[in-house]
Amino acid sequence: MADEHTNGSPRTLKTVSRAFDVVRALEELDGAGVTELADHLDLSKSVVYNYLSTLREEKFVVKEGDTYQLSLQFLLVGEYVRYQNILYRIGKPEIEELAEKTGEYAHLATEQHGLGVNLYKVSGETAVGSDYQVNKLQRADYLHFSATGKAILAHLPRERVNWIVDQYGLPAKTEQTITDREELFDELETVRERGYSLNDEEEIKGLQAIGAPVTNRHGRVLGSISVSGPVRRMKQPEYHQNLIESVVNTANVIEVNVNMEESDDEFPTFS
Amino acid sequence: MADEHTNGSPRTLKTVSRAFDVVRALEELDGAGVTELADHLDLSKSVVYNYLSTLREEKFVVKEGDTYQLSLQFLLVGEYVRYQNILYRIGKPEIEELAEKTGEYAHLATEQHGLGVNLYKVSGETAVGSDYQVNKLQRADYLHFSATGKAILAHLPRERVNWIVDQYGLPAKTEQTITDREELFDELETVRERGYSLNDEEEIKGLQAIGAPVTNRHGRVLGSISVSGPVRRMKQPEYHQNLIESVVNTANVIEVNVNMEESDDEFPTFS
DNA sequence: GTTAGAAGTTCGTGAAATACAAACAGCTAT
DNA sequence: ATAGCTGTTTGTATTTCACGAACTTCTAAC
Repeated sequence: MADEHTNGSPRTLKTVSRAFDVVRALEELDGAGVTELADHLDLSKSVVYNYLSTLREEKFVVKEGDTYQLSLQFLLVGEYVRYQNILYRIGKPEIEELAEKTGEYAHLATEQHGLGVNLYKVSGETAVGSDYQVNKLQRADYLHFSATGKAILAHLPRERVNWIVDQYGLPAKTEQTITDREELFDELETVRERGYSLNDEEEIKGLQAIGAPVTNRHGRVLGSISVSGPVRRMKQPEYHQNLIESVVNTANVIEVNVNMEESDDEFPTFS
Repeated sequence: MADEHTNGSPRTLKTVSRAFDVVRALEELDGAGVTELADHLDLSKSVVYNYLSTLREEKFVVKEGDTYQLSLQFLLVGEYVRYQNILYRIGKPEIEELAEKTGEYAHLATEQHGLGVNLYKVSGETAVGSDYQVNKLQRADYLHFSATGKAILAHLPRERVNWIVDQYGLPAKTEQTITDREELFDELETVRERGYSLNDEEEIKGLQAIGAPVTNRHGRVLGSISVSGPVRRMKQPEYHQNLIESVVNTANVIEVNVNMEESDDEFPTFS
């Protein structure tokens, strides 16, 4: 009855969306043939074949025998994107120093589309679990149960946090995970007041992390850093206090350097 | 006169190609606004707007104020693709060990679309140029002037090498770069015979590298590794010989492990 | 050695999605 | 206050895509 096909704004290109459906399907299936993809996506074989051929021409897909796979083109573009990120460029060496100094895992993260993305992570000498944490495949993850995530959330506008919670909810990873919206807002208030965030076994049992935000001159949060380790070590009062200082200090150093670079951009030097 | 619009096979989807034109433009321009992109791509503003909106909905583009940028989604997918690569999974720790043992830069590379892609690189203690080589942004690069590239080319079918040279030519980076097809084939023959490749200031003046291929059980080359350092150190006979041994040995270790994993796949274990 | 079946690929054609241009809205700077 | 930039919206013509059947190639079983 009602006018359905009014093609609301912004108009979205179905052909492009379907191309990315193919990309996501190739990721889910770890590569696939034409027929398998056609079944998975409820499209005809010939259509899938055309999408794959196009993606291949664009070098984002490779064909090995009769299976199609995503190509390393994604990595090349992805590393370009990461390199464009000033927080990564400035933060990477500082995070490495932080990991060396503390001996624990150190992380550098930012927010995108309401989820946390790790820009960089490095393992210190005494870090637990060998290289497991560093080598495992990274995905965008919820912000509410990590130290980096909470440091970011604490400095986003309240309405944005509400939007994120509406969008993704507050799923629990352990019994400690904050799953209540009001409780989360209280926690974020605490984070703002004391200047650092804590993840006390809220993501992984036995693992604690300390995080701090990096904001730019205008108060916008660019991302955050954290250090993580086993609870028994992290809870020792003196050790704990030292870590907090190291993390907050490193975040400040990054902040200062980022803001120096960014103000350069506002008064560009002419060549 | 002649039938132009016969839409040859495979049919390629123009809408998808244009979406990736937008992606490439965003990369070239380091982010841009609608009008700027429309000019750059010779499309109308409304069309570009629709592409950007779609890419944004798919989370591959983010909008900051009025500038659109590629998102870290590319990095997430890219790291997935890299992780899928068995050479990366097996080779990474071995390459780290190689860098530590030799003190030089160590690289892990593979081929895609006729170009070399670095899967991983790590700096040893005595490596020159601080972290410049490790931190600089990586692109797909020609195969004919790097140690990793020559190790790969040496083990590709001759017709494929010819196709690659037809496609990309043999551009020179230094006076030492091989720019003649026959000379290249002679060099590749030498590489095959002695089991390792050399890059003797063919890419960067003052830099030498030693490479070795990693092939699977069926003789197909999966990629290659290399170690690089300043000529004055690399040319010392004993040091040189030791490096060759280390590189070839590491390549063999990776090869064995890769082939063990791959043969597991052929006789899958049922759960 | 032949054949059934399942894979990838090609192609003609109707249906649907996109490209265009012009109008609109929002902002900045003069 | 307004001219001239942005980004955004919308109606419409037309290009392009989706479908399904036919074709090809390969494998495996009889």
